[in-house]
Amino acid sequence: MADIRDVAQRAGCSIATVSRALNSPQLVRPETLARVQAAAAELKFRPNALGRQLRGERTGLIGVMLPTLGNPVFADCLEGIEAAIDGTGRRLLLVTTQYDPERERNAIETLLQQRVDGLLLTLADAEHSALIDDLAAEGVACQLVYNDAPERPCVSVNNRAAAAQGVAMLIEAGHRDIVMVTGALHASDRAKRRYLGYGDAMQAAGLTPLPAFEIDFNSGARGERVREWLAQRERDGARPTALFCSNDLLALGVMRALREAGLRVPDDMSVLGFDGLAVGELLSPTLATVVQPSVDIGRHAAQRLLAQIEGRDGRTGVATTLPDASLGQALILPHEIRRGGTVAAPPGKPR
Amino acid sequence: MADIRDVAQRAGCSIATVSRALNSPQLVRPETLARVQAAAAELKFRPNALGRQLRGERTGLIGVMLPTLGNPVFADCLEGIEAAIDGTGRRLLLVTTQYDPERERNAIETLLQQRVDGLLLTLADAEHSALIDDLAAEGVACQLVYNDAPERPCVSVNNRAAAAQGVAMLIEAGHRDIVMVTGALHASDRAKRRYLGYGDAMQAAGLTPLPAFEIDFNSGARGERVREWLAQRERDGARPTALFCSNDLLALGVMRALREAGLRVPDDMSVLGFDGLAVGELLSPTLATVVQPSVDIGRHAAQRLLAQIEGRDGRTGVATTLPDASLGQALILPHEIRRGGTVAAPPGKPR
DNA sequence: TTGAAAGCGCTAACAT
DNA sequence: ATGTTAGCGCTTTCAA
Repeated sequence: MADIRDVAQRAGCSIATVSRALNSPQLVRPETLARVQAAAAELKFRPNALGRQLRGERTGLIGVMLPTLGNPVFADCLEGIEAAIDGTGRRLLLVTTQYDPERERNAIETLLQQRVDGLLLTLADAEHSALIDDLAAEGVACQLVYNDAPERPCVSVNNRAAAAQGVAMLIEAGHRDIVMVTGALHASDRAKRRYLGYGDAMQAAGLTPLPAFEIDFNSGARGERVREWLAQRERDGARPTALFCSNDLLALGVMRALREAGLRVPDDMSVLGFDGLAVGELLSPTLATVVQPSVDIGRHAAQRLLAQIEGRDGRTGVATTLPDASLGQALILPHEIRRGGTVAAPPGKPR
Repeated sequence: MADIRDVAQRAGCSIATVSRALNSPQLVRPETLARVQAAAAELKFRPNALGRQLRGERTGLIGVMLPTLGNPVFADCLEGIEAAIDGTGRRLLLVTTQYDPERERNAIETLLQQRVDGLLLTLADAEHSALIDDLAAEGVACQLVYNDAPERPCVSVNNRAAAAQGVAMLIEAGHRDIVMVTGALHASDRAKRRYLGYGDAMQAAGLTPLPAFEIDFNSGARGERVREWLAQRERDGARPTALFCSNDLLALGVMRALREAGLRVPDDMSVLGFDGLAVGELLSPTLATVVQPSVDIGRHAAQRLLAQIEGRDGRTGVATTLPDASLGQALILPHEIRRGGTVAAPPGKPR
């Protein structure tokens, strides 16, 4: 593989001139420039980014860490990130963590060793994580994505208010026995906030919030769990009339389990999701859900990160222009309630 | 940020010893090792991967180029890739191209400049692309993903046979008027092969293949297009009874358009997809589709790439162990037909 | 406008 | 077991 020296020799100039020709063509005489370009082309010269990055003060690399791409909500977000960095000459280093805190630590460390200019992270639980404080202390440019941590640099929706609004819609449809279904509650700051929002809405309507029904997210036998739970509730004579699922993927799985258990949605049971996956609109009945603007969340997070990076010295990480204080705080994007066919009046109480 | 020299000084040894302590601990006296580790910890030393990569013969970076993550089929594949490299200490550099051939060129060049050890690519059209030959000529380790190019290093299903089998199922259900719906046919080698398979199945049954109905993939107004087309067909008295969609995402969009046009699936029209997206099983009716093992495609492609990389000298790219010839050829994974509620007997001809 | 030279942080001979 | 040293390929003063 030809290096800059080979090009210099062939063009009859020094390596400094080649470097200039490539990076600041206006600094070099047109004639020389042409010779360098010709030489580079003939030798199929491909600049080694590692050399440049080692020498320079920035790598142009952005580290992205997400729990999984199996949930389209994260894939969508990543599309937004891609869109935001498109044309900036930056590249993405991607890692997924499967919601595993240890993998989170390792992944971040790896990304930092590669000298990424900044980090875009979705943590399983940003509240119980010292990671972010460490990063801030080290002066690493970083934005949280989806995590809903008011005092931190993050981009999200107001999960609590959004959930409350969704549940209020269920109540308005006539439901009083509403249960929230979620993955492990302790493992996700978003799920926790959504549960708080559920509680808010129930109490505002004078109803008693019920314990959440937690399902292991990684278990293959989710359908089985749901059916057991339903049977149990049935025996207790306490079957709810509506389920609020902490995310759309879960809602889809739950709906399938309901179907397998012989329950119809929405006739026997209403279902509300959270996320706003595009696929929800293609179902029939369409999935009622709390929509978060996933692509925009990704896009904004990336834009904020870029602003953060560009507002500081690349080598030292020290702010060079006065930092936009808002970049260190949460950016809350608007959510939306999508009404859908999976929510109707409870059985026996048509409105 | 502390560098290896700082650690050496603090540990009272040379930088070479520090390097050894980090990379080959067994070469260094336990006592020294401890001193180095202590020094590294105290200084919060974070090895600079760029230095190592510049010096070494491999970067541990894998370049991944996919058309989009908006289609879960690629997100799934990426999960498989992640799974395969997990634990190998390698990282992914990810780029999406939106099926744009120019972006494909640029992306590959960028990845190569970063000195990735190998490339995992899904090209819009691998047949009309000289890129792969160029890469092969340069000795770049590379595997195509999903592209179905018999003579090339790729991992895919037999798109033609798979499509034929799917269409045969439609025919078996009693359909004779079957149209294939697809994105721009010329832009995708997969769509082309699936169309060939469609033709095979039609002819095998003594039916005349019809021209494909091509819809612009990037258009927001797909539903509109579908309705227009249906109306036109209606006027001509040539409305098909079944649609074979070249991928599941398209099938979902088409089904929505059908619903909006007042047609019921499968009563008025049967629909068959291709991909086997998990979400298809959650719909009701469930989506009948030709399933490709997306995660496995990603996983196998990554494994083959790693084998390719490890079987050659990192610096020169020259084979050092005798290269497994099969890595240069297509690996065809088995597909599967998933029967689903979207396919039934044509109207008026119940079986 | 161009060149010489000093590194960026690390690894791997080679020497001790 | 450890140290010395020569780069990996590039950018960027500083001088000419």
